[in-house]
Amino acid sequence: MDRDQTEKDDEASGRPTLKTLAFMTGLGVTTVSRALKDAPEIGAETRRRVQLVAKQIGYRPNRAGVRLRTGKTNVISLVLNTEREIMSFVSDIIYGVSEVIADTPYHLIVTPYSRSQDPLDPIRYLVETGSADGVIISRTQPNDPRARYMLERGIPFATHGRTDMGLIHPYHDFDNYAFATEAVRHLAGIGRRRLALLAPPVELTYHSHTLNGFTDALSEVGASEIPFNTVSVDHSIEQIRMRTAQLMRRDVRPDGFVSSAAAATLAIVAGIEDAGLKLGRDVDVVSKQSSDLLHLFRRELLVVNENFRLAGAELARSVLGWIGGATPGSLRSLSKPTGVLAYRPPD
Amino acid sequence: MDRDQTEKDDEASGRPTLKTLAFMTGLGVTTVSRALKDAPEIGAETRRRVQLVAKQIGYRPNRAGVRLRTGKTNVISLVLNTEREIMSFVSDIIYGVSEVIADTPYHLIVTPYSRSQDPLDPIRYLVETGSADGVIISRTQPNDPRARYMLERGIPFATHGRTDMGLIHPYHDFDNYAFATEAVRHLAGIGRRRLALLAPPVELTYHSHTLNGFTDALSEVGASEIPFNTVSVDHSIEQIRMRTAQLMRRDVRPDGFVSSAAAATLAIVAGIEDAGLKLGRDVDVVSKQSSDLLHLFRRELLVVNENFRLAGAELARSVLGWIGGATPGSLRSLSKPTGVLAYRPPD
DNA sequence: CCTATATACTGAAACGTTACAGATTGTCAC
DNA sequence: GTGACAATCTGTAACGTTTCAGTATATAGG
Repeated sequence: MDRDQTEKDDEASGRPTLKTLAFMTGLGVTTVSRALKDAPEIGAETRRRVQLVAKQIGYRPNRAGVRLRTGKTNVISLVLNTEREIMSFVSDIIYGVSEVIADTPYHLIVTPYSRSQDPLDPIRYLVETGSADGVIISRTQPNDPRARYMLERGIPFATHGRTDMGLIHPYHDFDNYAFATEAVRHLAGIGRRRLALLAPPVELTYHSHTLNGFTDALSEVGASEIPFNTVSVDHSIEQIRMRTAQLMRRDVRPDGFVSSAAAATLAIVAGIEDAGLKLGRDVDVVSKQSSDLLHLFRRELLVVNENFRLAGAELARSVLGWIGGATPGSLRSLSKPTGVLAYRPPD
Repeated sequence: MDRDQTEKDDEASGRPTLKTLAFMTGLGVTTVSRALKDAPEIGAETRRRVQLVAKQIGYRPNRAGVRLRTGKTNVISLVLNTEREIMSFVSDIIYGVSEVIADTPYHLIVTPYSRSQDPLDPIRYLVETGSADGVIISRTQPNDPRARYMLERGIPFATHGRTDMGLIHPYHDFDNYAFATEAVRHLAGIGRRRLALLAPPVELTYHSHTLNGFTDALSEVGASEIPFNTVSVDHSIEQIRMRTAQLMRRDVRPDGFVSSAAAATLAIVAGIEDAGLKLGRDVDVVSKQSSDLLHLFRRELLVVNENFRLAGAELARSVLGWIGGATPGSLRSLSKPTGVLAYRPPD
């Protein structure tokens, strides 16, 4: 009776469970469970036997069962702003994260939030509902309530970009200070003296990194700044284009630009040309880019590469590291810009 | 005694459960469960009372509990090729999907697969492990094993792009036939007679849609085709650029291009210019784009817009519709190109 | 007054997993 | 031969939910 019933139970459900394995091996469910996770109190042979059978029939632990029992979700959440995120950032960072979690049990869920919402909302949701074991956030601010909140709750996370609150947490950042200084030095090297910076939005930490690098290098090389802070890389293409054109029609206009984003650079160049000036002759532009396309746009553009896929991979590694018990302080990384491309004079 | 214990249980765990609600309302767990889902056999007042309390204390059903009991995951999976997917496609489609599932209990998980893998692998994984209630796939083929597989298993899905297997399933597609015909007509309208097509990869369904539109319109307007099928939009920028330059140096060279992707268009233009020819004078290019950037690249470019965010939203709606019991046949949509932008003659 | 029926509610069981607290052996010291 | 102990293994309960099979009460029909 008993056996018949058990058999039927196992046959009926398509997917093997611990019970199936227990039946097949003649062991108890508990033993099977522990054998699969290499618990020491299970005999070596039993362990091998269970693992063999499990592999043979393609056993995979039921995520809901594990999650209900242990609270472990095996989920990493990537939190994204649906309006302001850089396009290539989204795909590259996702692929970077994917690459790292590919041979782990982790799934990647994307948690979006929009302009209208408090950026803390999605984080609160994730933490309150226990929807993820780890979180990755971008658009990091010097005093970031999201980081503070997660630190308080003890949920592992990593930020793309640094904070400046005296709190330690994993991050990955691109060295925007180095980017800006190299950009300025390069422009000075080809004779540019009046430089404008299209900066990141003020509220984000890398705004000041970029700005500091820019102004430090400016005084180092003895060049001057033409203020261009009515727009940031967050503004629309049209806005940036218009403002650039306005700026370039002024008496004292820049002869060099440093741009923190590739799409914005397209707008800057358009604005320059709207004003009847020529890139490479009247003005030079150094831009960050994440895909290798800007040099097709105008060969005179000077580019510095930022690798978002790498960022995604690093962020994922950090979060997994923290979940795995590593100390947050050891999970910080900074990636250096790969140098300004050599200037090619116009034909 | 009993009460003390119950109270303690509820106090201890931070998050309210049905048990918490049951205790607070003085009802049974079953009643609470049913009251929350508006079951008819619960008294109207009780129902309101339970729902009020639930809202007040911020009750949210435990996903693992629901999933374990019912098998419902409340997850939609977006399956992406980590090498070949168009960059803007990834971010836009994610945002489109997000937009639709925002006020549902659904989460979006991204399931990646790489070049080396069988595209069926991630699908098998999802289905076998029951990881999602619905799936969205892209890079759809005329005879698509993934669609067939999911249809057999009865798991709701939607494809970006159509299949051609005589099987009915939800899809969203851009009308690439219309795109190609309009592109050709426009080029013919401005006097171009020898046209080349940079097509999608042959294995994907929209290759033939595009090609058919191209050739049909070609004979309609009496223009001729210059074969350009050694490359597709899947090839690298460098490859496309090189092939284009080769083509443009030949005696019989195209005076018009139709390009199925924006990034590829950059390469085509670069190739044209490598050959010493000028866009708008020697040759015109019509291109699809998904973000509004190509006109900044070269103002002579003729562009047609494909809205991936809309595609994401439509795909999500389709999958949710299918899950909700709608008939697959009713969940198909085709989006028309928004017209070729007016040609602006060079200054 | 009793029975049938509808209404409103409830406890127990189950989904698959892990943790806790044993239970069953065999080995060894004395 | 007995007790102690280690080595292996096992049953039960619990995580939060829904479903099944009820139970209790009120209402109506006869």
